[in-house]
Amino acid sequence: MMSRQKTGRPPRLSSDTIAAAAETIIDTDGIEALSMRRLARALGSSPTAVYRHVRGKDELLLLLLDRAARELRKGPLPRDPRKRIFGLFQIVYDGLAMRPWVVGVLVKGDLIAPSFLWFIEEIVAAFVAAGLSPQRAGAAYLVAWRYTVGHLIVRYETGQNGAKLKHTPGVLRQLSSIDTQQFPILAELTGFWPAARKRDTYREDLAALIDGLLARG
Amino acid sequence: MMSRQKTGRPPRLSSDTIAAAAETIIDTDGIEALSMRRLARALGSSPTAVYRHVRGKDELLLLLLDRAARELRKGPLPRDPRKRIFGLFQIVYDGLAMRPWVVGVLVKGDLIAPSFLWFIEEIVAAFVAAGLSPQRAGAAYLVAWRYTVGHLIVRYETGQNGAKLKHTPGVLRQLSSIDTQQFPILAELTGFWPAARKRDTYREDLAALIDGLLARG
DNA sequence: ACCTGAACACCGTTCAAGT
DNA sequence: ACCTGAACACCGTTCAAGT
Repeated sequence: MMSRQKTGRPPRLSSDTIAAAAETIIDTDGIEALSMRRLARALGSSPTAVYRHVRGKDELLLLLLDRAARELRKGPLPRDPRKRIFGLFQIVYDGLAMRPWVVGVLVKGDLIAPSFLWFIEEIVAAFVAAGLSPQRAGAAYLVAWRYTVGHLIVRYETGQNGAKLKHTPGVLRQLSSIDTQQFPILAELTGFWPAARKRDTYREDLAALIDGLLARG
Repeated sequence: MMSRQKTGRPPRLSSDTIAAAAETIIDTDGIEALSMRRLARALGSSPTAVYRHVRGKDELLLLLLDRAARELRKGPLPRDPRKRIFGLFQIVYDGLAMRPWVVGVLVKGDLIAPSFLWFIEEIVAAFVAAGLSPQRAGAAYLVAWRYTVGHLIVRYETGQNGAKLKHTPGVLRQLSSIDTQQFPILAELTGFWPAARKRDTYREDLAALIDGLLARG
């Protein structure tokens, strides 16, 4: 048998180099700056060459999602179910807070990186260990996940990464510059909103949610 | 004094007709189909004419946000603080569930339609009436709002309106078609996830969250 | 005063052709 | 086998010119 000869042009691009280039674009200028054409420019190739390695922008994003999921590493976790739940969500929250654009991809099309499955399994198991039925535990996981998504998205969009709006019509105002005359309760909270935006209350608010979920049994 | 004469061409477009046309595009083909050029086509005008009435796409979206906010109408509400909180969030949830794209606009740039302020005031007041300090009440409102955002976004994106992904790389799978061999707890929940997606659990899950928040005091 | 046309600087994607 | 060029059907936005 003859040894297999390599034929044709040697590849210059690979899905790994493509994904890496995409990640530096995202890290530099945000997810909205990632385009197939700009990616190609960064790789020094034609836009169309990228399509040999990735079927489209969709697939590229999911590839990036999978790479992000692989970086979530499970450290040592508390044995106590309640504390374990917090620890698990904290891992995901911290991982996603670093790459908040992932949330947008993750949320589409009920897709799941298998790299995420151990997390769901562990969470649901911890809820069961805390006394919920499997069904209730699954439901509890979904609620907490939705809360996490909401927190990450609001945090991302109102943060410095958030898309700034250039034109705001006269009808709309910033929450900070509101006429609180007719709103007695909100008037007492001037200065509270900017402060609330600074502190990250994910963990303590998650505690309230989880305790509510465990209490309903 | 001479009576003011109208001068120049009579306007054919107005921000009202523009907003209305934009809304029918969104209702027909979704928010991602809304472009200045398509809007102009629908109005029978040149793309550039729209810019006489609206400073850009940003401003158009915020205009639509304000129009949506105006449609949220406060009906009669329970006097009991806890029930009142549920009622208020239900109004917002129902209103936004009909126009889920609003969430994306709302979440950007901590903007607030004054038409939304009565809602925030009422919510915070109800939390205070339920025994929280104004600060705690403000924080509680923020958590519940984030939960609502998460619920609406996940619901929108995984619903039939959700952007379908054409290409999925081999590494990724649908949650429904998972090898549950190595995940004993998840294996027990086959069939649970699709069912969970069908039922809208917003209200009952909000109850768990609110009770958790009230319990922490 | 209001609207148009042409132009600039972009998109994602396909397909025939080149090396 | 891999990559390029040209092309198609789009974007948001600006600015000089027309009615």
